[in-house]
Amino acid sequence: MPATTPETVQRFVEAWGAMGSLWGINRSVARVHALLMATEEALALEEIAERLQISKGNASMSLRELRTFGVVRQVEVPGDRRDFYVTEPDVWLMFFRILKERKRREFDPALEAIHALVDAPGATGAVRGRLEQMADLLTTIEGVVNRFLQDPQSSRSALAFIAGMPFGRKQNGKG
Amino acid sequence: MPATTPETVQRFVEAWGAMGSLWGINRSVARVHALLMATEEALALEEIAERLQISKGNASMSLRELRTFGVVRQVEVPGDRRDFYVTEPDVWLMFFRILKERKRREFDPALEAIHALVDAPGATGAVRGRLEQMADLLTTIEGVVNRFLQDPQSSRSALAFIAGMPFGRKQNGKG
DNA sequence: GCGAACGTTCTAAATATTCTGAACGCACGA
DNA sequence: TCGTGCGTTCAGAATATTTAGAACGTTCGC
Repeated sequence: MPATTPETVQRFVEAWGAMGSLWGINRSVARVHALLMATEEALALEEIAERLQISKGNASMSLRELRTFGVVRQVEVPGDRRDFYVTEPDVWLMFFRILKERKRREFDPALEAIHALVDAPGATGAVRGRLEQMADLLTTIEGVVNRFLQDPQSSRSALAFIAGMPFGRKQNGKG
Repeated sequence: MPATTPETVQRFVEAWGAMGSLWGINRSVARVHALLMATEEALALEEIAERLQISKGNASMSLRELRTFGVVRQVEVPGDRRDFYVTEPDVWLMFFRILKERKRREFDPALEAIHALVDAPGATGAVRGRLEQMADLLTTIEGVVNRFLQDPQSSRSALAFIAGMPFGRKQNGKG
């Protein structure tokens, strides 16, 4: 039995699954991850599939993707032939891994194309200005992300600092 | 005639269109936006559709979405009944608007759900710790984004600072 | 070696998203 | 008032993504 109430877990699983699209992972994968996050003990593939009402095949593929991201780990349970899964304890790690992968697949090619474009002759006037500004923005973002990926600890502090600066800090409307 | 070569524009349009999925806008919308970004003068709907090889209907809907985001503006051309479109000059603005919209639609509900979950009794031990850590991460991100949305100028500087910090700054592999 | 338990892979079905193109309404000039 | 040019909307076609479930290979206990 999980340390949290099934109802609570359920709610979290759905919320996380819904947010998955924000960072580009599919609903099943996000839900499997959420379930493991919210569960104290290791879970077997079949139990995951049952609890989430998804097929074993889907669960298997989702777990593989999560392992690829390095956010889920297989553990052995003595005397049990089945594979059990747990989430890695560091939530930040998960976030970084996924971020890194998306950056590599989607962001980097675009940044490169834009750089090439700005470098190439042809763009002039206002257009050139806009393009340069955009390349500049993307480069800054790339820098922050790289920094984040290489030194999560200090970058996290830096971000927390920005987040907490007095100016413009808006309290969340909830509650 | 555009100030840039058609070839150059074309290349940019495709790169931008491909990256669209990263921030969750569809390919057509991103391509229309890119075309306007890369074009000096205002364009009529039909020309946009022709140049991008998409239907007028699609172009119309894409332009509407871009206007909703506030990144594209309609302009009048005296003596011409058609609507012409130009991009807003501030690239950052565009970025913020889209960011804001996605945050509102996808992030905020999830953050709220997780907060509610951590507040609720039920989560204990390691699970509770993980959940708190996650809520903490999301709250930090929310803070940075809010800050960004409210004061682009200073936030941009702060990010540029983080990006440029000597540690771990990796040169782009291109070239 | 045989059969059962288990995980993985793959095909095809289900679903979601995006796009086209026809229908429509509006505004304008004749 | 009619006809033309224009933009928008929407139903359904095209496409992409996600999922189920059957088929298969492996391991282990007997």
